[in-house]
Amino acid sequence: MDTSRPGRPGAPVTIGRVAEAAGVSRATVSRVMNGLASVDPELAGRVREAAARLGYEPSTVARSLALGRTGMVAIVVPDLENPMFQRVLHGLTDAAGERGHRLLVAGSNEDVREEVVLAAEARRRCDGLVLCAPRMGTGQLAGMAAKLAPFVLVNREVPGIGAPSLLVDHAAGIRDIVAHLLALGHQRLAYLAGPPTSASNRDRLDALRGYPAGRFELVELECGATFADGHAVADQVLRERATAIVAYNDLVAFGALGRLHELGVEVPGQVSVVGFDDIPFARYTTPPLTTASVPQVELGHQAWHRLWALLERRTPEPDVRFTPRLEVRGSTGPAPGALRYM
Amino acid sequence: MDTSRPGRPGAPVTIGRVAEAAGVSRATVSRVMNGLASVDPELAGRVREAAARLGYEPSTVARSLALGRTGMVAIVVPDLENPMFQRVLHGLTDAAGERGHRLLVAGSNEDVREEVVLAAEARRRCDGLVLCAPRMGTGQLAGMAAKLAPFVLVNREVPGIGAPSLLVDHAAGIRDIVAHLLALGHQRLAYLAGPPTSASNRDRLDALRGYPAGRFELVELECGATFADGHAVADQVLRERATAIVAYNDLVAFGALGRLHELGVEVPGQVSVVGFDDIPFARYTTPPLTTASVPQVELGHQAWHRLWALLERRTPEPDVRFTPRLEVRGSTGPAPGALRYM
DNA sequence: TTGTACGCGTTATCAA
DNA sequence: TTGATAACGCGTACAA
Repeated sequence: MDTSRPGRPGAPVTIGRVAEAAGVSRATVSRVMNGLASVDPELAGRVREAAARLGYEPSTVARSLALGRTGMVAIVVPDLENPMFQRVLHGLTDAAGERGHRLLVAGSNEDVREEVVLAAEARRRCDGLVLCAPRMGTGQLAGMAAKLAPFVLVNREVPGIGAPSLLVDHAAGIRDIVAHLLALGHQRLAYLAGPPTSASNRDRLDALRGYPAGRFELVELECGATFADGHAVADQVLRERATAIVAYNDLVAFGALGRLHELGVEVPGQVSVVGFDDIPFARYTTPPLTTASVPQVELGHQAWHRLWALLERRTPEPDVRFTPRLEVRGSTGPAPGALRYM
Repeated sequence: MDTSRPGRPGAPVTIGRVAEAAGVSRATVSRVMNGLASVDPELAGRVREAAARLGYEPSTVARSLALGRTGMVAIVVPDLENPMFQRVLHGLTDAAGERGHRLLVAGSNEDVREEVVLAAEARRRCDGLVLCAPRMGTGQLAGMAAKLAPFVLVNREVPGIGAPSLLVDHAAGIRDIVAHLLALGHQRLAYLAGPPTSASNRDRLDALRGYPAGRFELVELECGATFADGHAVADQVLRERATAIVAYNDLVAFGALGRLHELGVEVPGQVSVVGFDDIPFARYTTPPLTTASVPQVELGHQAWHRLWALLERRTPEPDVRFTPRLEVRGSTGPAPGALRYM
């Protein structure tokens, strides 16, 4: 049988052509290229020379098929344009890249059905999955768990499905924010709610509602997760006469900030604004945004770490929960006409 | 020979198991799954039933090997955290997704060597490549062209290598910006230069230098492409007594804006600031940023369109060149103490 | 240490 | 229309 598979001059250079050129078997070429088994130095030299001369590069696809792994991981996010996810992505690519893994990225555009499809398909193309703030229901996620494994969850927790979670203690972040605002004398807080499908939105809302009655008045306003959403809802805040805005995330806070500026409302003179996440822009707005800082790049690093552990040892590591750090900047100040309590 | 490859219960569901279950050959299953050749309706039904019951999903890797294409394209960018690239990425994923293609993304962190490696490796994993503002030299790019093809260039032009370019007319953008500033009476402009390896930075710089002598004084300051770079260089601008800042991009402009605010310098009262790109944040800063608007999402769409044409017909389409649109917002105003000329 | 031969899961060719 | 069989390119027991 023809074991060397020579091929015509123009044909792609395969392992067979290298073997032929070096006068060895394909198995030997494979061994040399992967540096695994011991090979006679002289043969190895010939192989390397031939490979270099021919410009041979092993087919990743063929390797994937033979090895049963692709060297790729996928990340699925609801919104590709959210800087929060971009930083997580950045941390993830860097960490995975060090282990020779590449990244497949998919954005679901906040569409649950698309998310489900993307996650399943991405998983089949990759060795593992990072599901970033998945919007699908818990049941659906649990139902797909077997098909998706191994995978890790960011900003989402579903016990018992064998997927480690990378969490942010939203409640703690909200508590710090509220404490800060109460200390400044604010009595009436407007929460600009994120997407209803967002687990972190529920966390934050629950934390706000969980406060002992009478500490402050809470105005809940449906909003969203983008600039435009925050921009659109700012007028409502004014109508509600809230003196402070707690935004679902920094993007929403920026939108509100921009609208308030258009209306000539002073921040923080008349209204204070707080965001969540601390995306890079937050410190450069005018005024700089007070926000709960989430270690986004670190989240990406840890996501890879957890996924890697799963890929290697198949034994899930425990969840991690990051506590956001309140970054007090210029967008918060004393409530108008209020006594400061501390 | 065993043509059905039954496999044990726990084993992955392959085409062979479906064939076995449906009592047909693997070839028939393949035909049914791909809906290509005509198959007896009854057999097709049996196959579909078996596939559904077993939860069969064709291996993308095996298909890739057999088909010679992966259904993936890669995008390589210098800076994953630049919203400009994120929007291009967004446009690209959406457009490619409609054709059933997924995206591999790689960020070179502004490192040329890494960029070269990433591009080559990404290409071998995918059917095509989008090189976004590649930092590598023209010679190097031309040298790799054969290995990288098919690919398209964004924000970069290298004639004769068979790669279509998606360009932005930076010179036109700069001309509009300068005309705007001159009309406002500015005489001394500071250009905050981007990375030296950036082609678009050279374009912008050339356009500035190309102005007839005497129209204005140009102060060139080395800067970079990020917030931090712009933030750090703002003091220098003041020392140079420029009345207007032309930033390499919006990010740099934001950084400068932030620093000026910290210093109590009024924008645009004392200094005007102009960006480039018009990333989503630009309209929400305080003051909103005057900038040259680049259709980023459209750039991503067109990148896919060009790449797709290459993948299908192998005949490169002509380059496209987008003309930025000057968005005059609040960050520019009359030069201090100057007469307005129009 | 080296080579043979088979498996990875799919599609494509060609007879039947 | 269907099925056997050969690719696709590589890794790897197993034998030599």
